[in-house]
This record gives sequence, structure tokens and C-alpha cells, in this order.
Amino acid sequence: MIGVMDDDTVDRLRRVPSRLLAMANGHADRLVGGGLSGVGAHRWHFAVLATLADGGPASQAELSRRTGIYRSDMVAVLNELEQHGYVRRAPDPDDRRRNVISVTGAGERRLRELDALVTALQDELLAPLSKAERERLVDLLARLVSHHGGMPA
Amino acid sequence: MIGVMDDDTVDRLRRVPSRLLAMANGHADRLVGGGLSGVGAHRWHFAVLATLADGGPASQAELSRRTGIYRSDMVAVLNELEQHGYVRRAPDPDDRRRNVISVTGAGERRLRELDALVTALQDELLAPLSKAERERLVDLLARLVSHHGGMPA
DNA sequence: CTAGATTGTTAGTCCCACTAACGCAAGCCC
DNA sequence: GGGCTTGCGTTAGTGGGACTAACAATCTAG
Repeated sequence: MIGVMDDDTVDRLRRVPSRLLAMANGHADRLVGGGLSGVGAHRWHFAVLATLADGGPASQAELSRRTGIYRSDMVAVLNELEQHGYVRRAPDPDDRRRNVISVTGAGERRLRELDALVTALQDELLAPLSKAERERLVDLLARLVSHHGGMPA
Repeated sequence: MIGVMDDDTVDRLRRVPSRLLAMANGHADRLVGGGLSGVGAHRWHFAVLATLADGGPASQAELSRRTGIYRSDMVAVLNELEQHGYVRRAPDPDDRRRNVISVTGAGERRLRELDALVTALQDELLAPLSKAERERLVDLLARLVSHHGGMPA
């Protein structure tokens, strides 16, 4: 991650938005990544499970689009989820290129567990901000992201 | 099959702060990284030049601390900057372990060029936000970063 | 039917934060 | 002085995440 500099040094770098984003993202990554790996999970697992739970069964390519995970990486993620019984892969009878991915009961339980953990980690991440400030931050970031096209092309 | 879902569930992923941070950072990276590479530069070059210009000559280790760039990576960055004549490496007479790094005239010109470019890129990054909103975003991010302050272990 | 797009998959690239270890020099503390 | 610890610059290498290339199978449009 990008480190933090001395507090009394006022240089122009300190307020460059892209740099602040990189630093904040670094901390968030360590927090969330560390927390999830502590229970043998990965952010990708959470993203896929949550997407499936919210939008219903979908093909791998569709999941890729919704989560922003490349479909080449999606394979491994689904392998792991399937291996743990959190997810089911079934051939789509209407389109034999596709697999229909759906969550299992165990997957739903796992998602609830991960969801609670992720929520707690967000809370830790945003600790210095009030509730209103957190909402403002989320709102500003969401507007940035959606302005730049949301998901990877 | 689309049932009724509450908004929390629908937006579960889209509003997770760490995720928004990652996406926003991704876009920022592409923008700034792309823009800088277009003029044969790198964010690290800008960071080092700006730090030197603002804080005066410093050792490599000191530069590492101020910029957050690992001192192992700093070597290559300074090699490149030195090769282009933007920076000078001189042995520190008071501590023969150290190199004193200082900006050259060409380095100052290069910094001005990069600074203008980076500023323009920040502007593009923050395009959807008003001036007041940009300040709020920077402020919120800065508080996050400083709260989780500290160098990598 | 043919040409082109899409799907799942394998493989591999590139970049970046980060670690390990080295030889050397400085600053201790007795 | 002599030993010990710490900091320095440097080289090499790890690990993970974003991303691309290519392929066989399949679907879709013209």
C-alpha cells in the first residue's frame, strides 16, 4: 500500500485526490482482505454470493459483468465456491454454452456470515466518520464511479 | 421470477464502501497512470519530484518515508530520474551511507509539466463533483487515511 | 449455410506492494 | 578501543490482482 507521510510536512501530494484514493483503498484492502482471509474467504467470494442472492441464478459471464470480476478469474472463484458447496453449477438447457450458477443453502448461510463480517469491517474502516459523513462519502464515491462507467469495459 | 426486494439487498454490493473505494481507485489509476505514461512518466516520478521540491533535498530513505514508496523500489525510480537529468545523487559527506538527492533545473521544469498534467487529470477524475463536493471528498478521505495512519509493517 | 458473436476455460502478461538479505557505515555503551 | 544495534542503498524475488490471448463449443443473424 501507499504509506503515510509525516503529519507536519505540508506538501502538495497530501491533497491529491487520486493519491488519497490509493491510500484509503490500500487501508480498506488490508482491512477487508485480512478479515475475509481470516475466515478462509475472499472479497470475490462475497461479491459472487451477494450478487447471486440479490439477482438470482446467472451464467458465469453474467456474474462477471455484475461483479466486475473477469470471466477468466471467475472460473477459479466458482471452483472454490462449488468445492465448498456454496454454489451449484448446472448446464443451461436453453443455451448449452452456459452454466447456470445458483446458491445453495450452505451458500446462503455462508453469505450471511460474510455479510456480517464485511459490515463490521466497513464500520472499522469508516470509524473516524459520523453516520452522515459515511453516507456522504459513499454518495460521492458512487457518483465518481458511475460517472466513469461503473464496471470495467 | 423477480420478487420484491428491499433496497438494502439490491444495493448490497453497490454501496459497500471498500468496494466503491476500489472502483474509484481503479478509475483514478487508469486516468492518472495513463496520462502520465503518455508523457513518459510515472506517478512515482511525480511523487518524488514534488516531495523534493516541497521539502528540499533528502536521502533515499527519507524520500521513501515521505512518499510511501518502498526504498527497494525507490532505487529504480531515482535511476530513471537521474538518467533524465531531473535529479542529482550525491554522497552525503556527513553520513557516508546516504545519498543526498536534489532536483535539478530540468527536474523543476519537468515537475511543473507533470504538476499541470496531474492537476488536469484530477479535474477529469472529479468531473461530476462540484468544487465544494471535491473538497468534502478530499477531506473525508484524508481523515480516513490519517485515522488508519502508519507505515506498512 | 455461413459469418460473426458469446461462453467457459487455460494460460500467461504486467504492474505493484511488499519481503529477504547483503555489505557498509553510524551511533551507541561499556 | 571493541562489540552491538540500527539505518542505509541495493539486488533479487514473492504474491496477488487486473487484464489479454486464444481456443473449442455453441448460439444467432443475415
